[in-house]
Amino acid sequence: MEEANKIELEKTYDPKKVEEKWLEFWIKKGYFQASISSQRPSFTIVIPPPNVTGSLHIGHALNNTIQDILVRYKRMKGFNALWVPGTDHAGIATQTVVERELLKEGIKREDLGREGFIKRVLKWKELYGNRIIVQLKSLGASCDWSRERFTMDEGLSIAVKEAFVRFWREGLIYRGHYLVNFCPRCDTALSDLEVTREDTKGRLYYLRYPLVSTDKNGQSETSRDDSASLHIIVATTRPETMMGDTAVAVNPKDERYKHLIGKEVILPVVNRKIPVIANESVDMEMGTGALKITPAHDFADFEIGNKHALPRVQIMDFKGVMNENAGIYNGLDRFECRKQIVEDFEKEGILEKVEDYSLQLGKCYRCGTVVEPMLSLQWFVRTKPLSIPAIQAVEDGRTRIIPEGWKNTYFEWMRNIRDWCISRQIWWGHRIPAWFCKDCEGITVSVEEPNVCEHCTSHNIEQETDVLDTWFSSALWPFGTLGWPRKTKELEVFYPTSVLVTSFDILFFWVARMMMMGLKLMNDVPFRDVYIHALVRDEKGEKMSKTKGNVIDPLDIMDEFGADALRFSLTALAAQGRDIKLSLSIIEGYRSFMNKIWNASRFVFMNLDNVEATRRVVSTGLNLSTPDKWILTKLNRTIQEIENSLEEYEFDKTSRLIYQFIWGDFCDWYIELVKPILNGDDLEARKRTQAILVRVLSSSLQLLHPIAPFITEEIYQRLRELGVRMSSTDEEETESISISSYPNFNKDEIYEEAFDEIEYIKEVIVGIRSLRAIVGVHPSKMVDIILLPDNKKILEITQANKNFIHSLAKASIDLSREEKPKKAVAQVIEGLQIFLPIDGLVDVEKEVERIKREISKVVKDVELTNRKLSNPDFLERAPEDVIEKEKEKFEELSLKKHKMEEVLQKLSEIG
RNA sequence: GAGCGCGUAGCUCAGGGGGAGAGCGCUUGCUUGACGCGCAAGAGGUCGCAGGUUCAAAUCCUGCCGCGCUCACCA
Repeated sequence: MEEANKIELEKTYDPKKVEEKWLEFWIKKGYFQASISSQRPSFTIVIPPPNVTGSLHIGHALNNTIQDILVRYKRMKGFNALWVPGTDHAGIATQTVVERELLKEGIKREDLGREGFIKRVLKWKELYGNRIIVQLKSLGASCDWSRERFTMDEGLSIAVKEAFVRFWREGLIYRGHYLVNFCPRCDTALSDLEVTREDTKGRLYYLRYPLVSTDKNGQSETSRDDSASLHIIVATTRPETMMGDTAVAVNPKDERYKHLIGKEVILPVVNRKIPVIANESVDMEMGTGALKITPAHDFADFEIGNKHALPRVQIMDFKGVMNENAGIYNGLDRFECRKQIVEDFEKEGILEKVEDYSLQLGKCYRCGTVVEPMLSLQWFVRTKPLSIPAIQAVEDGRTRIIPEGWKNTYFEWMRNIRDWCISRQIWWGHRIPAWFCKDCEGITVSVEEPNVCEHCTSHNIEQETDVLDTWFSSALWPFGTLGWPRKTKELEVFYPTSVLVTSFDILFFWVARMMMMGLKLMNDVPFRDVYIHALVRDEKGEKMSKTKGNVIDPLDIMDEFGADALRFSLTALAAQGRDIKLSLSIIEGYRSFMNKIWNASRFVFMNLDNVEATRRVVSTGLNLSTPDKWILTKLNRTIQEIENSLEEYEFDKTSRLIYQFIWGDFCDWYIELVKPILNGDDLEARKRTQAILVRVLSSSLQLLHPIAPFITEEIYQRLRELGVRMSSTDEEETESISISSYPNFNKDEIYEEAFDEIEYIKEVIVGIRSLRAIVGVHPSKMVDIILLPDNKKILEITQANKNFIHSLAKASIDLSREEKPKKAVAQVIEGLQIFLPIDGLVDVEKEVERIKREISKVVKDVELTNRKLSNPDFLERAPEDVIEKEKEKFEELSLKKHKMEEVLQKLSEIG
């Protein structure tokens, strides 16, 4: 007896014992650091930077699992793989969080002043900003942590300034007085994208604006007459804005109002005369067909106001409080004002009626406050010229969007793009590099802080207090992180990046803007592919949210089930174009899979009695058995399919393939087939089998590694202890599975014949097991089975694999009979009848039922096939091979039907 | 209003013009020398509905129904 190996695996896999260890190992060894001097092709991903304030949620887990799969796969494939990690300063979000924190101490940010507040935020970031990075690491993310970046770090700050300055000089950035979305709670302007529309129940108020009646002398007087012809009724959802009305617009084609165009109405409350104007855009069907125009507080009205040169009257301040232009309502909050005004108007007879109305209300996407369109001086990016190359790049495929369906969404948005308001009235962020001159009012824009105004050389200059939209800096991420605007080796080697992995909800916010910025500033697309993955929802398909209490916290999951189980679950569900409904039971299921792999390995370890036998894991030169050939064929086919699926971003398919191979092929069949050999006396055969076991196990681990890095590393390291090395000859490359080379498809390991043979034997075994179950034989009891093959070939195959049938079906096989036994239950498969003789113990009636059911199924198929074959059109038009196949099918099924009927006949005789 | 996606086994989902698939759940049997987070054998489906194209439709086309999402200044 040879020396028993000393490495034994525990009975159950415990992720807690291994994950942290390998994490540290990988990072310490620097396996994930990319090289700028490598000759190998590069593969680059930049992480969608999570908010520094953030904590890992399930969406991050999915997003980063997918990126990690790609990076680990490419790294193993020999690419110079770089995954750049980092975080985003998340202006409004972070400021809000810190402000809330301060408020607990009774401090407002104004109390600290700008500098003091920024210091406070930085302190906060130091304390909590690293949290999500630690969490990403624990997920197993194989980022190059030595290159971690932050959107507010020095390099990226320079990038932001540089981009701003260039855009300004080219006229791509301008400053102007426009109507913008303003959040009174966050106290800042927002871009269009930062406003979400929500279905809200509101009311439609009908207001009566008296006409100014003009007498023959041309003098006007106010009419208080209630008769219909003397006023216009306008409908509005926002009566409190009426003080800002500067016109009433009607459609010029509208017969009801035609005669009033050019006349004036008197605006209640403020008693201002405003004109009735004609505008095509007014919908006659809508409301009363007369539209109050409030250019300073409504986007559509702003447009109309411009066309007709109407004055803009602002009636509230940036906090949403009514100002002096609101007359008696001065000082009231906008919603209180609405209440009050409705009450007052009702009394005064100005309010004609009120209707329930549902509308899409714009709300701040950060805090949910109703957004107020406000007239203010802001900075904008002129997006049209930037969008054109960004559209072209996707049109001509320089950047691919996967799944393709999102292309349309991208185009749709890009083609209708509007200028981007980039200034924010907050403190936390990149301060706009523009200085105003107090003497000449000129603007100096510069990367370096200027001493003088570039227009009049005055020293009396002051920097803009606004900061930039966080997405402005995020848009520079793919090249800013690689050193831009410096001309770095990194940019040369790693730009354009290979793929961006993200979810569709930031397609416009981020992806589109990176495209525009990358093409403008780098003169090339920021990434070759954009892979858009699903949203993770709860098991009912609802969005996870803290308020609903249906969140699945990835940290809890990793703690309970291990990072690998979580990663595998997300991967298995990551089908393109479909949301992920995640539940605990799914994760439990894949935890079982991890345990299965563990135990398959445990089995292998237990059956390696000699290190020599396992040192080399190559299979060439061995006198392979049929099952060996079968599993190698299956392995190679799986390798090929996995590779395809990964290249196509079909991650669900990848995980299914691995799952099926490891569990369905390797564990359920190969290991079982091979057990007698391992327990047998044939030393050569045993050694050979051990080699194949190790070979298939290690390849499986490698295939699985990108999805489940921890368990695969753990088992791999244990194999190493035994002296097993992965196929690479380079000792360094075998230190860790994460840098070993990914299995390659090898056509020399495809054995068609052996493969088909085992597939057939599997059917025989299942057939026998089925008979055993029917008769109710105890699993441990051996049965006698009679096989009647149709032809010599089947006879040979069954004969050659008799011992496998014997061990897997617990059956002694008799192949020498020439006729059917008298009393037996039977199974018919292609080319073979399987009999299990009985002593009348079986429930004949039940068995007759079963056979009948099966016959009727076959009959149905036979008829269907026959119908096809007797259809002249089919024979004429269907392709040759289809007809051929159909004929074979017909033969086979007819034969089966015939045999089954015979079986039935025999059974009836017993009965 | 425009656009997109999805309706396949009880549940979650693959598949995608020529013999309906997986996992979970369910039923039955198992202290099988890797694993009960397991093994084996089963039951379970007019592939949303109606038309059309085709020799052939779960699969392609059209319409409808249901669910979801995105975009849009409709008072």
